[in-house]
Amino acid sequence: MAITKVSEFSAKERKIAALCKALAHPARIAIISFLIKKRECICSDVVNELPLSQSTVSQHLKELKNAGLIVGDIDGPRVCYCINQQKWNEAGAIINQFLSQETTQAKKPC
Amino acid sequence: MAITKVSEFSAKERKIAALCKALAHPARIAIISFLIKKRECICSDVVNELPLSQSTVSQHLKELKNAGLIVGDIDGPRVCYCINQQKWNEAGAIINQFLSQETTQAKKPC
DNA sequence: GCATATTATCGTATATTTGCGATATAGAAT
DNA sequence: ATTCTATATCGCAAATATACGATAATATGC
Repeated sequence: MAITKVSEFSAKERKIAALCKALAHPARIAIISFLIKKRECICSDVVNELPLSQSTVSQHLKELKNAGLIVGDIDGPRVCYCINQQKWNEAGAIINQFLSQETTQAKKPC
Repeated sequence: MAITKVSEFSAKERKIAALCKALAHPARIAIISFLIKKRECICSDVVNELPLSQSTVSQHLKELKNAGLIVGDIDGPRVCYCINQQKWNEAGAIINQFLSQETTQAKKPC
C-alpha cells in the first residue's frame, strides 16, 4: 500500500482510532485490567500474569505508554507501571462520546 | 511470529479487543460517523465521502460488517448500509463498561 | 440479448503488528 | 568488582492490515 492515508482524516477521527488501536489487542486489555485491579505493579508481575514472553509484554507496555494510557516509574532496577488516570479518563470520555451518539433507525429496516 | 496467542486470553478480553480493532482505523470511524449522520446510504456515497478507492472502502465496510456494527441491505445493484443499532449499543455498553472502571491512584504518584 | 451502474473480490505490493530469543542496560546485592 | 535481577531493545520471522487496480458478479434499463 505504498503510503498510508491516515493523514487525510480529521484529527478527531485519528484520535479516536489511535485510542482504539491501543486497546485492539487482548493482551493490552488484560494489562489494563490487571493494572486497574492491582493499582500498580512492576513489569515482571505483568509478565507472570500473561501467556507471553517478557520481551513481548514489554512491547505491549510500550504501546500503552505511547498512547498515554499508562506510565512507568523507574524504581531501581524495576519499573512500576500504573494507569495514567487523567489520560485514561480523557480517553474514556472521547471514545464514549463517539460510541454514545444517537443512532436513529432508518425507516426501512435496511 | 508463527502463531498468534490471541486464543490464550479470555472471551471478554478478546471481545473488547475485537470491537476496538474494528474501530482502530480513521476511515472506519469516518464511515460510522457518516452512517449515523445519514442514517443510511449506499456504498458509493461512502466512497465519495472518503479519500479512498472504492475497493478499499469496500474492505473497510466488510470489516465493520464482520464486527457486526453495520449491516448492508442489498437493494438492486446497490447495497444500502446502516448502523446495526442493537449491536452498536451492545458494543458501546461493552467498551464503556471497560473504560469506566474505577481507577484509584496509587499512593506514590507512580 | 447487450450495455451500464454498483459493489465485491482477487491479486499484488508494502507497511505494520505480533512474537520470540538474544543481547544490552542499569541498579542492587554480595 | 562481580554477580544477579529487572527491563528494554535489537534482529528476525511470520501474520495481518492497508491500499489500489483489475476483474467478477449482479441487477437494471434499453
